[in-house]
Amino acid sequence: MRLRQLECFRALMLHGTMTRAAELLGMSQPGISTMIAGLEHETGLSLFLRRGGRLQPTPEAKLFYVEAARALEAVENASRVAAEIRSGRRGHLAIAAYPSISINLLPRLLSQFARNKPELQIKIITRNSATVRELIATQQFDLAVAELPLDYPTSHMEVFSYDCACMLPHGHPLAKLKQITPDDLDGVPFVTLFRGDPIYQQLASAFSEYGARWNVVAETEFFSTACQLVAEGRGVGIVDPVVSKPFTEGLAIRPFKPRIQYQVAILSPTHEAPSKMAQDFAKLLRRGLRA
Amino acid sequence: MRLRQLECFRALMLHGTMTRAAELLGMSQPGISTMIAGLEHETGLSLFLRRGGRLQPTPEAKLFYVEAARALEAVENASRVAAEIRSGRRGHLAIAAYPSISINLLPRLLSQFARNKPELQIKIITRNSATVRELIATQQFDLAVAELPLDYPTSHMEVFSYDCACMLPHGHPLAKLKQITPDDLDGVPFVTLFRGDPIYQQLASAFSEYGARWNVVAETEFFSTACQLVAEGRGVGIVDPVVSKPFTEGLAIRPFKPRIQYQVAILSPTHEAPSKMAQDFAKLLRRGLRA
DNA sequence: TGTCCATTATAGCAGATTCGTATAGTCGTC
DNA sequence: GACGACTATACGAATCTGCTATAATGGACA
Repeated sequence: MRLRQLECFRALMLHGTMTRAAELLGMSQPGISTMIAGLEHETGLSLFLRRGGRLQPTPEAKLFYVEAARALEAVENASRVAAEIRSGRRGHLAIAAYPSISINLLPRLLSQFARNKPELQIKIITRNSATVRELIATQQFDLAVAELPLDYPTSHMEVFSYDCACMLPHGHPLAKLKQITPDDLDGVPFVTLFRGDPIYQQLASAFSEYGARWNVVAETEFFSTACQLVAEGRGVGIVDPVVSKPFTEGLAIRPFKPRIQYQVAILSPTHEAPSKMAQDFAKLLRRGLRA
Repeated sequence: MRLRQLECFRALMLHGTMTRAAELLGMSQPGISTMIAGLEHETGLSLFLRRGGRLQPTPEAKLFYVEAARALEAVENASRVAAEIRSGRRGHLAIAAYPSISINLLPRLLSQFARNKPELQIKIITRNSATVRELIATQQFDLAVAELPLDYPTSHMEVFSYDCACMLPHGHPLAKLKQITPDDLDGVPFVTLFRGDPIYQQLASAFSEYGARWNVVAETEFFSTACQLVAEGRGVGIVDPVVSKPFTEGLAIRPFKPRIQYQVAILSPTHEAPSKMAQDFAKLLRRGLRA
């Protein structure tokens, strides 16, 4: 059964005469005639009665028409979907990310990205960075965003490094300084990430190097929580200047010395070629992490 | 987009290598290769990455595969439906009939007919004979069964005539006779069809011709009701010997003279060619009305 | 490193399919 | 009986299909 036969059959059923069907399909009447003859021969159905040089569809033709039309639509749909995929209007995007990114950065970027993409399916999974790393290894995600260091590095990894800054409640005396060092924070109540976090370790070294007393009054899991506590005056803290930016509204932000490095990476599956969709979104994500 | 391309694509997605896909499709590997190249060119999609002389489906290929497989299935389904139509396993049968036929004859015949026809759709509409005649004129039914005479005859009409017989309650004195005439029924309580019915008119003439008194004690719409009343001893009556046979269990049936004719017709739409399904069922129906 | 093996890609050719033009056949209408 | 509208058939050119032969690629392994 050939597609052209079905097309001719549909046009003929819809327009009654071969002459007219031929016009609409942009072909000659004998062309339609032979197509229909072929279809009748191959299906073994008498689709039209020839009465007085005219065609009359048989009941069998009407039954078959339903399926023929459905089949043609399915093929035409496949064709349309191909065009959608090619132009990037259709696809899916499965992203695994750790909470700060997932809550703050992704919704904004994705809603921007999804404009003009009516058939885009988005999936976001939020896990801590270690789990994100495992998920990307299972190849079930197109992209992942995790904090460094990872237990073992992935081959497709794009790293973004930030120098953390000191955050202070608005009107805090130290806000007058242009740059803040551990000496300035000697004994000052301090909000930090948990003990296991690289940030914690870097801070501990920094204070000990400067011989200053690090007065930790709170440990939190995320920067966002730390920001909240600082805003409420529990102490000062340290924060990355890009990803956590939305949480630092109304806080004073000052450069911190020595450098406390915070690293984030975009991860891609290794064994799988990235989809065009994923590549396009990765560009946007890169910009978002750079800004 | 050609069907063969989609078939090759599906086989390749399912079996990983062109060599294997070619085997399963019964064609050569270069054949698959050119088909896939054509599909990629026409859709504008890179469906496979050529890495190390091997193929790896791209994410786009996976997206497109869903639609391609769906389209192929729809076409294959159309093909299968054509075979079902041809072999008479698929079709529909819309029948309009008057009550006696619809209740008694049709269910038996249809259940027999529907065996081995998994995709047969049956529609029965039960109306009085006048309405049946109108329905068939609207061309919405494949077959109809109505009593004669009709207001105006249809061109496609097959008539079955029956000589009505006298029915008597079991053990009725007249049951000893081989044949019954109006003389035998002079003054005997009689159950008949309604005054408007041709049977009524024929009976009235018969009694008047024989100079016998016709003692009508009940008028009914259907033979079945009349049979019921006779069985309960309300009187004797008259019945057609074929269509109403199932209602005369336990009654004595004797030939009646003069002839009271009861006529039934199978009607077909005039402007529409009958479907093979309708023709096949008409054969069965003919046998049922003749027996 | 070189050979073997499995795979895909390309070229060239024969046959099938498609589709146009030309033309004949059929039927209803005027 | 001519005309008009339609369908069917014949035939040829262009295209498509799918084969064989062969090249190219890269991994495995000695």
